[in-house]
Amino acid sequence: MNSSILTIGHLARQTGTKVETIRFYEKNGLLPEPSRTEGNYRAYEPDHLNRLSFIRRARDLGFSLDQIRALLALSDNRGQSCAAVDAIASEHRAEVEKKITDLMALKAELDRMIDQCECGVVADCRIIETLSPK
Amino acid sequence: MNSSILTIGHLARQTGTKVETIRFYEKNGLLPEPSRTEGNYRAYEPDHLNRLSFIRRARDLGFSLDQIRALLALSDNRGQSCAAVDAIASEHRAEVEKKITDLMALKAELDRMIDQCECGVVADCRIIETLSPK
DNA sequence: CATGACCCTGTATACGCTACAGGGTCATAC
DNA sequence: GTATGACCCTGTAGCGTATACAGGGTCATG
Repeated sequence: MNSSILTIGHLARQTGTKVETIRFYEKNGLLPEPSRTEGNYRAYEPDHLNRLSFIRRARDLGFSLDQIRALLALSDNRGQSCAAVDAIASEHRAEVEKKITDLMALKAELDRMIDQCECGVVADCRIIETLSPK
Repeated sequence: MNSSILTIGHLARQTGTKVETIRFYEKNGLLPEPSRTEGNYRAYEPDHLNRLSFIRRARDLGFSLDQIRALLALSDNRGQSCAAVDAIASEHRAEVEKKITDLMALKAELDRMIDQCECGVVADCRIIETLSPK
């Protein structure tokens, strides 16, 4: 096999992605289908590697696959206004902020519940009591 | 039909749960199978309602179904030490704390990225640039 | 030519539901 | 008595983001 082609394993190692995940991205339209070798192996080009890196970075930042699809489409149209990119990123940031707020409220409730526990028997357990209907 | 029996719809309305979700809890061993009417309707007892309320409260607090199964088992053994309950709740709190920490780090990164955007064209977009491999 | 690393497709699993198809039951109105 | 509509039943498929595995083919190396 030509040693200069990029196999799926190469892409996986270079981006820290599982092979199955790369195939999953292809099936879901995030990564274009590469050409195939005679033995039916996927043969990637450097562009595929760049695109996959982009996807992984965006995933690390918590963007959804839908958002990433949109970001990729935008980054392919380099003359367009970047307002749409900003909108996606800001929308995502707002989601993250909401999650933080919600989780902090949740943690406060858990703190209250757990701090009451005097660790006797279950019958007297404040945690169970808090969960039980009055 | 006997007007005093609790149908699945009653449980649903009284706990703010969808009917399908109640059946899902039953299939997944959180809610015991109730007896049936002649017409094969589920006929619940007040205990079922209490148990479902417990489940919903715990879900609202973010406990997983596995954790809730364990909490229910513990609350059925009222003489046991409540340390196990405390362990589950503390484990969950630690997970929530970790999520908050992770999301705050994420938000900081998003802030940095978005603040750089000068909203020109995509070719100059700092957001796309941040995501792209160098 | 045998071994083992790698690749292929297709399907099942995880979480916690939600939705739907295709049917049965029940209370109420006429 | 029957028509309507609200409610119930089972079983299956779908969401998002992968991960795992079965059962097989390909490739480089000894």
